[in-house]
Amino acid sequence: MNEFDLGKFEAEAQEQWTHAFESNPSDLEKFYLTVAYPYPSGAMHVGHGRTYIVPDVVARFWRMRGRQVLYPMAFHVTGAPVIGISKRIAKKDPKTVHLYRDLYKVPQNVLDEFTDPLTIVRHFASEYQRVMTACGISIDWRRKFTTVDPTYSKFIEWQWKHLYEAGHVIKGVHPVRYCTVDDNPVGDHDLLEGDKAEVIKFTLVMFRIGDACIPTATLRPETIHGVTNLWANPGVTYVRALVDGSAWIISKEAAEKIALQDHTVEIKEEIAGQDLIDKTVSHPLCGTVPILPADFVDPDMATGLVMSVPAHAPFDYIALRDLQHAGKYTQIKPLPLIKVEGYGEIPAQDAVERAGITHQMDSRMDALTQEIYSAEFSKGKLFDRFGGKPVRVARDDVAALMIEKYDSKIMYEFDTRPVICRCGNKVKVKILHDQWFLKYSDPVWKKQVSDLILDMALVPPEVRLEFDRTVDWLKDWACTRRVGLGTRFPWDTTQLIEPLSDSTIYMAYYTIAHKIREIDPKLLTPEVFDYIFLGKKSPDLPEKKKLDAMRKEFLYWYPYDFRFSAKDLISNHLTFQLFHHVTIFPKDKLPQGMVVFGMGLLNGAKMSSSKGNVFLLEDAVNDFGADTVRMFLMGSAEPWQDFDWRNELVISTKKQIERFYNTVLEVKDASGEPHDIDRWLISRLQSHIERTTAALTNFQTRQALQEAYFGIETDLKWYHRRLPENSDGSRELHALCSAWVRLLAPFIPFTGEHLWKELAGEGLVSFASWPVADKNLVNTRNELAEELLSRTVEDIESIRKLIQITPKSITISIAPEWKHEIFLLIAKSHDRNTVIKEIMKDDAMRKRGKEATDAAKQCTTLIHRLPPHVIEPLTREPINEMEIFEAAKGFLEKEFGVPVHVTAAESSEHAKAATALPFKPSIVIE
RNA sequence: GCGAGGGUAGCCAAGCCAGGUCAAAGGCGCUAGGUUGAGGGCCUAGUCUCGUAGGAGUUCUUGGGUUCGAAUCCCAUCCCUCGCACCA
Repeated sequence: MNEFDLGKFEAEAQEQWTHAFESNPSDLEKFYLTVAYPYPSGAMHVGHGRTYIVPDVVARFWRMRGRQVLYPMAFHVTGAPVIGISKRIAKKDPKTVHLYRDLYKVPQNVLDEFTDPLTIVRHFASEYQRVMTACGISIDWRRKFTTVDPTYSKFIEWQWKHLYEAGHVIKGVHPVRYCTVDDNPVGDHDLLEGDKAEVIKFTLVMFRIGDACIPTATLRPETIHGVTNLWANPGVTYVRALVDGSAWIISKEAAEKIALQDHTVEIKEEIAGQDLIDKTVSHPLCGTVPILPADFVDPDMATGLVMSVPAHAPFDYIALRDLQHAGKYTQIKPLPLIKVEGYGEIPAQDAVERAGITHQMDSRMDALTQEIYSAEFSKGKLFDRFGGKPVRVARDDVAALMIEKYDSKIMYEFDTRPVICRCGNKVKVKILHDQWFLKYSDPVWKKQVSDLILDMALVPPEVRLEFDRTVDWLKDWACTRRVGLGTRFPWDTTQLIEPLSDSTIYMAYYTIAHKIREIDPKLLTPEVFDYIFLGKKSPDLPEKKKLDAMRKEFLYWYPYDFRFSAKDLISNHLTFQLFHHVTIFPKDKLPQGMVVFGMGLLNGAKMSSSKGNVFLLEDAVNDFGADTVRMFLMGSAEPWQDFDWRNELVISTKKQIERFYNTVLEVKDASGEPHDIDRWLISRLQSHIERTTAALTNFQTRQALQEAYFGIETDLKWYHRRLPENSDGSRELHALCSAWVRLLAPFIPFTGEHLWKELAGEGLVSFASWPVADKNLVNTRNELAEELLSRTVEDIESIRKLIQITPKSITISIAPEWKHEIFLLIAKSHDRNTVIKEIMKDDAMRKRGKEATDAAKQCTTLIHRLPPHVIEPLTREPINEMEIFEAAKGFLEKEFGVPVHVTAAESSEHAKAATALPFKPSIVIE
C-alpha cells in the first residue's frame, strides 16, 4: 500500500495545492520573483520546463524559509508570429500543419479554429497553465493576464506617457528591409535567404552626362580623386528616370529601389547598356572620364553603375587590366591618391600581384578587397594635394562636401545578396516614416541603467560584463509596428506598440493584476496608475478603496527581488526592462537582481521545434512523473549552464527518487538507542543542511541536490554499514528523515508532500519550516573518527586487492605519541619547510635522529594530502586513535571476516609498524 | 566579422577567480563479487597505465611561458554555444 507511485502523489498534492500558492501581503518579509512570460504559440517542451521550474524551486525554498513568496505568471500574446501561423494554417501549409497536428498534438477540431490568431494563443495559454500546474509550479494564478487585455493596454498607455514625457520616445525615419509584395517590413524570421545581410549606407556620386546624371554608389567617396572611368554592364537595360524632377540614368532595379527611399521616380525611357559604353561623364572632383564595359556590374546592386578606382580597388584594377590586355583603353592609368604603409604606390596592383591573382573570378578577390579597404581605412592618408587627411576623416568630409555641393544623395542597400522574403520576393530597403523609436542611444539614459546594474545582484556573475556591453552597444529601438496584436500607439493609433516594448515593467502589474480587473477599463486613466504606482494624488480618482488596496500591494511586493530568463534575452528584453524601470519608478522600486539561464539540448542536439527535435513537457511528466522531470532538470546542470535532456538519464533520476522514498519509509520508525554513529550521522546532517541552504541561496540547484540527495544518501549507506549487528538504527533517524524530506521538498514536492504525511509532519511540506543547522549537534570528534576509519578501510581493501593472498588476520598499529607531536607541530605551522629544523632542536627528537626527520617528512606529505576539514580540527583537538580502532574492532572483523588486532606501533615486532603515522596507522595483513 | 561564455577521464559534470588538500568530488554507463533469487532491485569494489603492501608513471583541446610546483596564472591556437535588433 506504500508503493512508490508518483502519479498518486501528484493527484494527492494537487488537491491540497489548489489555492495554496495564492499570496497576499502579510507581516512576513516578502520575496518576489518573476520569470519572462511565455509567448504561447506552441506546446511546451522540456526546455520551457526548466525555465519555470528553477524559479519554482527557489520560490519553494524561500517560502519554507518563512518568506511571503510571490511567483506570478501571465501570457505575452502581442506581436506578429501567430498572425503568420494562422495564415499558414488557413493555407494548409504542410509544414505548419505537421508541426501543430503531429508534434504539438493539437486535435483536428481545435486546429481548424487556428485560422484565428487569438485562438492559437488562447489554446496554448491554457495548455501552459495546465502543464505548469502538473509540474507543481507554485504560481498565484489569480494574477494571470494576457497582454491584449484592455486593462493591460491602459497600463501600457500610462507607461508610455511617462516615457514620452521623459523624452525617450522620438519620431524618426529608418531604413528597413521591406517586401513590396507583403507591403511590410521583413524580420529575420521572415527571411528565406540573406539573414546575414546588413543595410549599408552608400553615398551616390553624381556624374554629369549631358542633361542627365549617372549616380554611382560608393562606400569610399574620398576615392573620387582616383576615378579613371565608370563601369556599365553592356548587357543590362538601364532607364532614364526623373528622380525628384531631375534626370538620372540607373538600372531598372535601382529605379524601383530609389522609389522606396524618399524619392519620386518617373521612368521616361529605357537605355541599352551597350549605348552607354564609351560615352563620357564628368564630376567636378575628377574631371571627365569614359564609361567602360564590365560584365561584373550587377544591375541589382545599388544603382547598377559603378565608379572605377583601379589604383585602390582590386576589382577595378583587374577589370581595367583585362581590357588593356585586349588592347583597349591603354591610355588609362590608375590614379593613386592614398598612401598606405605596407603597399607600393598603387596598392590594388600591389596586392593583386602579390597574391598572384590572374583573373576577375578568383575566389580571393573579395578577401583582397576587404584587406585593402581595412588597411587604407585604418592606416591610409590622402596625398597632400588632396588634403593630406587620414582616410577615416577624409571619407566623411568628402561625403559631406558632395552632399552639400555636388548633389550627392544617400542610398541604402544590402551588403550581400540575395535577400529573399518568405513569400519568395526580393527584399528591398525602404525608408519608413512615422517610425517611432525608444531612444536607447541617449547617454544619460544609458548612464542611469549602468548605475542600476552596479547595484544589482547578477547570477552568474559573468553576465555582468555582457550587460555592460549591451548597454554600451544599444541603439535606438524602433518601437512601433504596423501589423500584429497589441496596444495602439498613443501618438499614432494606426500603429501598435512593438511587442518587446510592451513587456518591460509588467512585473509591477502583477502586483495588482487580480484587483484591477474589477475596475472598468474606461476609468483607468493615467492618474489612476500614477496613484497606484507613484503615490501621486489627484482629485476625482474612481474607486478609491480599491486603488488603495492596489497601492498597498504594490508597495508591499515591489521591487521584484529576482527576474529569471534565458541568456538569449540579455541583449534585448532584460536590458530594456532596466531602461524602462529607471524612467518610471523611484529608486527604491528598481529591480534587485537577475538570474540568467543557459539553453537546452535534447540528446546532445539543440532543441528546435522546426526541426522536430523537441520533447514535450507534458509527455515527459506523463512518462516519468513531475518530480522526476523536476529533479532531473535541476540536477543535471546549474541553471546558467546548458543542460542536455537524455531519457536514459531521466530514468535513473526516477530510480533515485524511488530509493529516497523507500529509504525514508524503511528507517523513519526506527526506535533503537542512539550510538556514536548516530551522533556522527546527525553531525554530518548539519553540514548538509548548511551547504544545501547556501547553494539554494545562490540558485545552485545542482549543488544543492548533490548535498541534499547524494550527500545524505552516502552518509546513510555508511551509517548502515557501521550499525551494530541486529540493529535497524535509532530513533534519531526520524529527525534525519524529517530534515531530509524538507531539504528535497523544493525539488520533488509531490513525493515530499506524501512523505511529509507519512512522517506525521504538520500541514503541507510546502509550507513547513526549512531545516536549520544546529551547531550543538556538530560532533567533530565523531566525524574525525569515522573519517579515520573509512580511510583505513580503504587502505586495507587496496592492500588486500594487491597481495592476493587469503588473509588470516589484520593488525593495525597506531603511531607513537612522538609522531603525533611532530604531526601537530607541522600541521599548525605556517611555514612547513622550516618547521622541521625547529623540531630537530628538541633534544628528545634529536636523539631519535634519522627516524625523526623521516617521520617529519612523511608527516609533511601526509598533511598536504589530507583535506583541511580533517587537519584543522586535528590541530585543535587530538583524537585517540587507539580507542577508535578498539571500538571499531567488531566492525572491521565483520567487514573483512578475519580477526583484527590493534596495537601500539612501538610494541609491535613488525617492521611495517614503524611506518605508522598519525591518521594513517600501519596495516599488516597475514 | 564583432561582443559574451565555454572546452576536464566512456558520457554528464565539480574543481579554475584566491596555484601545492588533484589521478582529479558526484552522477550515469560498464565490469566483478555479494544479497535477493528471475520482471529497468539493493549493497560492496573496480573502471588512464604499471605494480604481490597502502606506491609509481603519464593526463585536464593543442603549443609555448611564469613558478620549487599549474587542470588552476599569462600568451597563442583550434573547436563549440549564445547574441548582433525592428524579432519573440
